[in-house]
Amino acid sequence: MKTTDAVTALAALAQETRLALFRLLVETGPAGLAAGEIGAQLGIPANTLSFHLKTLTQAGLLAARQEGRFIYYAAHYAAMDELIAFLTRNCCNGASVENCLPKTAVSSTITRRRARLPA
Amino acid sequence: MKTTDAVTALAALAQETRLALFRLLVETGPAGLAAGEIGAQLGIPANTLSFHLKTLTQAGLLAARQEGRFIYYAAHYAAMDELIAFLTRNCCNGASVENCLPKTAVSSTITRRRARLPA
DNA sequence: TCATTATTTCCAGAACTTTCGAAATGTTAG
DNA sequence: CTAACATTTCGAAAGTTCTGGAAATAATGA
Repeated sequence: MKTTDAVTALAALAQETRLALFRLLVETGPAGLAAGEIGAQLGIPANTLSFHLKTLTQAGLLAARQEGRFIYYAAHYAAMDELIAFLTRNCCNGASVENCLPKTAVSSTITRRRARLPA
Repeated sequence: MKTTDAVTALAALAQETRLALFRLLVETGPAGLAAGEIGAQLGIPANTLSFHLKTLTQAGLLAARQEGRFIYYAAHYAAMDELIAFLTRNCCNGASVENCLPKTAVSSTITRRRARLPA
């Protein structure tokens, strides 16, 4: 992942509506939701929603697929994965990684592997 | 972590200079670097650097400590951890978390637990 | 105290982002 | 074909962010 891709992805997530949107789709899973359903769940006007969906899709964080009249959007998990890897790469210079960086991508769902952090 | 905190943290990271800054400090470890050293390594004018350090610090991603005339900045690992947890929370509705979400926070440094992703 | 170095604050202009109304496009059913 | 629905594009106004010059603050050593 290049720096500019990471900046684009982070910028896409750095907006309240889009973050809510993305997290909804992360929870929903690979099947995704139709644009209209998303708008209904989050109470966003269609044109505004479309703008935000486009932003997230162009950033590589969502995948869109058409099904009849509906367009389903789903989280692109691999992209989220890469972004997290990018942020945490070479943590603490590779030294003592075991107690430096979080086993965290999943720390909220898998609690048994909770992290020990410096600072 | 509240949504607005996550948005603030993501916005802080969504800028090329600040992302480079943050990643440098993530690599450096808990000892951190003096502002001037950071500026020298990345080639950023002092006032601009100060602006970006403030943004990251206010977002909770950096911790500052004074030592003589120098101010050392270090990554706040716990905050990064929380942010990642926030993004990935309830992935795929809790179902089959094991093959859904990445064990990725550390995927670049700890390769043995590589993820199996949907999509 | 004074000079020096380290860092931050203030300011203003340029560039970018978000929002929403209105219009356009695309898909299906009758 | 036409109506109805789903979604996107366009355009303009309001707000926010980034940058760098100049000045301010802060700590140290001579």
